[in-house]
Amino acid sequence: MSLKHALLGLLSDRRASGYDLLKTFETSLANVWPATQSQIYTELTKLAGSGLIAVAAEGPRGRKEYEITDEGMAELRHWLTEVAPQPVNRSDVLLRVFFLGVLTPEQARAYLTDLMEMSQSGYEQLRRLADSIDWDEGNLSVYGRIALEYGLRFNAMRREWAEWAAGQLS
Amino acid sequence: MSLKHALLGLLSDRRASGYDLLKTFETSLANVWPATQSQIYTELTKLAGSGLIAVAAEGPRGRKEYEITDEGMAELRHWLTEVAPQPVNRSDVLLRVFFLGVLTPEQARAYLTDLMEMSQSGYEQLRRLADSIDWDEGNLSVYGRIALEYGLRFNAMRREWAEWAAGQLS
DNA sequence: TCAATCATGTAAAGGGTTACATGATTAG
DNA sequence: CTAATCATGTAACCCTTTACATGATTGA
Repeated sequence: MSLKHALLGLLSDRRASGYDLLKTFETSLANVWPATQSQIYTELTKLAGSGLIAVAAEGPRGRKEYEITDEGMAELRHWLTEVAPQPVNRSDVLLRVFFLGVLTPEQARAYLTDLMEMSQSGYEQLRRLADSIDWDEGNLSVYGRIALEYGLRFNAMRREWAEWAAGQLS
Repeated sequence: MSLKHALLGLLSDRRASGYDLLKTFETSLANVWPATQSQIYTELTKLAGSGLIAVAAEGPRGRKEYEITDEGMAELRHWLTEVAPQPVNRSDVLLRVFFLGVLTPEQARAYLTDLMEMSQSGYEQLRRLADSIDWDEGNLSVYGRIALEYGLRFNAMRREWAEWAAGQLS
């Protein structure tokens, strides 16, 4: 149910077309809540149908700019304050760890060192992103920076864990 | 596609019925790859149909005990060594952070302190779990302990981050 | 003029959740 | 005998992915 709220959240900041929103999903939300073009357009139509957003303007090439309605803002606030976030997130990466015993120790160690590298480059990529953004004083900046810090800490934690885990296989 | 591999992975350790596997999903895999009863039975039927597992024995109450086939083991190893784990995991918890600006600072801080508590109790729960398990020398133990350590480090990281983030709102 | 980009929409298939449905066996 | 547990299966609905399909506008 969160694609709906991701769209409401983005539209609470500024009006945007499906195309604009798609670009945002490909960049800032890519690591948190990926969504495809197909999914976004379908969901926008549904949201407009239920009155949570509305077409504010039309532009060239059939462009439709959506804005959030009062009802939509109420739904967004309701989700943020009343609906418990689901505590569990599936992790493909971690699931595999349970079954590394079917591989040779060398293969298992290779999996963990690959994870180390993946985490390291994820960290560096976010670090570069952080440096390239000019953080103004807006709310989106404040919370965007907080989310980015999460990503940095997560990657650092995972790198250290993978390093430790590889060391355990001896 | 990973429910399939989770089932193959569990069956690579020992034979089990759908009911047995369901219990395992409710306990050890609950925080990594949750699955419902409905999903498990459906997937087992499909896996048996494609020859990756087979019915090894039948018991009372229609119980069917499955075992992994050679083909299934090959598929499991292929997944572990050749298929890249998907690097992105959707996070409901983090998505909300992007939109905390629509709330009052008090509400936003409340969200973050709730996260701190959630992470803290998650940490303690895993700590208790770690103490209650008798870690024998088997492979599943080795890698189960490594996965559990990940959970501990993840919760610790998230608690510290949420604490830091709450402090940023000033 | 032509390639890149902007812009939207739909269909099919797969995976996950919730709910319904049934019945056998065992322990007290 | 009766409640708890064991045990399986199916249907409907929702969300996600991949693919197909189309066309307008802009910049070089």
